[in-house]
Amino acid sequence: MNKYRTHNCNALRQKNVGDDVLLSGWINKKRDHGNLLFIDLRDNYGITQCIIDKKNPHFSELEKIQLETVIKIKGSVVDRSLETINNEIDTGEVEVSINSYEILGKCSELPMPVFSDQEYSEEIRLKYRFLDLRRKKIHENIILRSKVISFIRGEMNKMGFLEFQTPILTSSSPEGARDFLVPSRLNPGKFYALPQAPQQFKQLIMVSGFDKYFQIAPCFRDEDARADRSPGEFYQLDLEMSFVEQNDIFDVVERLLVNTFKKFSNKKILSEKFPRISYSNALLNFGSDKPDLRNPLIINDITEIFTREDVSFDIFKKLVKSGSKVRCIVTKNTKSKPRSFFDNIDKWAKEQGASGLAYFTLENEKEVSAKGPIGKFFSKDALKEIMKKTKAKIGDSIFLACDKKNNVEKILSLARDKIANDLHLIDDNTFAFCWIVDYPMYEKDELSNEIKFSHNPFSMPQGDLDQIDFENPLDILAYQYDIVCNGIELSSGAIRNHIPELMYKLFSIAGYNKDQVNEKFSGMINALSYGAPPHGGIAPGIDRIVMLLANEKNIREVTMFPMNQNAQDLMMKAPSEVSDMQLKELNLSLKLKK
RNA sequence: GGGGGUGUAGCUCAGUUGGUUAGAGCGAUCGCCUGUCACGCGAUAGGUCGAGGGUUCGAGUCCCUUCACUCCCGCCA
Repeated sequence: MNKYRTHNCNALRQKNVGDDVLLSGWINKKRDHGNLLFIDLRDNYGITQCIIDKKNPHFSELEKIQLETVIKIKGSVVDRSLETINNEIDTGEVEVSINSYEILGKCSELPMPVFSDQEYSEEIRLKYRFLDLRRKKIHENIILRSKVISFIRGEMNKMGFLEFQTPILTSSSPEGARDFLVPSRLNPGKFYALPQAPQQFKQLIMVSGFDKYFQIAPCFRDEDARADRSPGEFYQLDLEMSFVEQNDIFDVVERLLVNTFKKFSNKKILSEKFPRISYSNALLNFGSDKPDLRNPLIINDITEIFTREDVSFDIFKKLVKSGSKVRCIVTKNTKSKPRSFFDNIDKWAKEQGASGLAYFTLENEKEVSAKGPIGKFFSKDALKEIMKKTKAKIGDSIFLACDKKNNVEKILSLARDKIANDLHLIDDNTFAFCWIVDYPMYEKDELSNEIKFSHNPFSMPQGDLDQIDFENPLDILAYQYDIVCNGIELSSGAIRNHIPELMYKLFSIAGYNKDQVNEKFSGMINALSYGAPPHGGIAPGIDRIVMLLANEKNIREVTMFPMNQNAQDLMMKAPSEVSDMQLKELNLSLKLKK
């Protein structure tokens, strides 16, 4: 016992009745009856109702005290009569009759209410984050985050992983996201970069012989924000293992994620053995490499249909001739949906920048016919062929898009979500994990037409290393994999390329000569030539895991002190200008754009 | 860099077809109230309608510009 409290605000029960107690906390709410005053005292653990009446000399002072003031209460625990028991709070069977009190921390007029179910603008929440964090929901989210991280540490330790820290000030690397740069005072004109991930370090840890490493690692990327992407910084469970194949990594991560999600959520896990979907199939069937597998809708390619004589939909036929694809989504048993259902989706697609979504519904007039604006363009045989290809039945509707491969994937991926939401096809009470595997090593930049790494340049290409066809780099697949859950990319990893000669070769295809590789990736390429073990790893995003577990749609709801969309910390006023002296020491001068 | 949404009291919002003095709830201040738990009742204060420009007899409302926040595209090995 200390001078502030004998119990926290969630401790008192009926067995404490008669005890003299000290409680300290925030005034959550007051209910003033004039001659009788209720004070809900709140701390991290809960709420205790305290009561004082007019006979007490402190009554009129407490009546006037501001909400969210921190006070210490001295009093005795009393029983509540049966009708006044509050089952909503753990301490609801008792209350504390106040004898005296002391103000520990005064509170000015509040810019936002703390005890309220109202939503507030992010601007005010972030500016007064210390108040916002007192509120129940987000307070619990942050506690959940702490518990999840602690649990993951325990699981990793149990599996024999060692936790290491890696440098925060490191070197800028040419691949990947934009770096945050830190000027060096001792090395004029040179810059550190904050790590986008401890990628090279964790590989060096493997080369150093530590076998299994993990870290709850801060990662810094200077890219624009999204709802599920903090600007600036985020955390990964970074892990790496030596002498492993892809399946070894999969086993570890599936076990870890299933254990974590089972412990912290009651939602069901669709498949504890995560299904594996190749990158190319993901793009074909879901239009995206982060498919939401709770959504039963599948995309089918029916480009061939539009080369038939008995199909007269000329707009699509012309586009197909010039290389466009036609793909479609079948919705089951939607023939009695009103016209507005279909038109809304078409209208929505146009708002998304597509040329719209054509549609028709299969009916059984004279065997089969198509109803809808474009139904008349299809012969009976063509419809039968479509039904065969898409497994569509009479009564189903078909939404079609025709465009270049990339565009048709993009719009149908969005349409898949949109239509499933409209039809309420997504079970919100489920986590659907999957692996996306077999990523291509390279892709072609659409603008410059240059070959570049499509994912991680340190990934190991698949297949017999002697047989790799370097002449057709776009056909090379990598041991590169992502985990997706409910349409959110949770992590990305790879079996690494630990063979320097192969590394030079692969980099040369992406336009880096040997000297450039030596220069830009010196730490690692050098290390690989001194006996590197085969190794691989992955890095699940901590923030996104907690976001899913907390059932939040926005990553800031599980981040204690996030920045806003413009990468500003409204509370700390970061970023900020610095003094001329500081700039001078760093040999920097500013040339601001007007 | 581009597109959508939002911006009215400290907070959350309403504000009709352009028309008198811009409203409500919460919060604040003052008063009444001894069993509430979103206590109740009464009163008072609180507004550059994000900013600037325009149209109009008249603009919170219509038009243009701009700023802020947010969602999305680009970007994110």
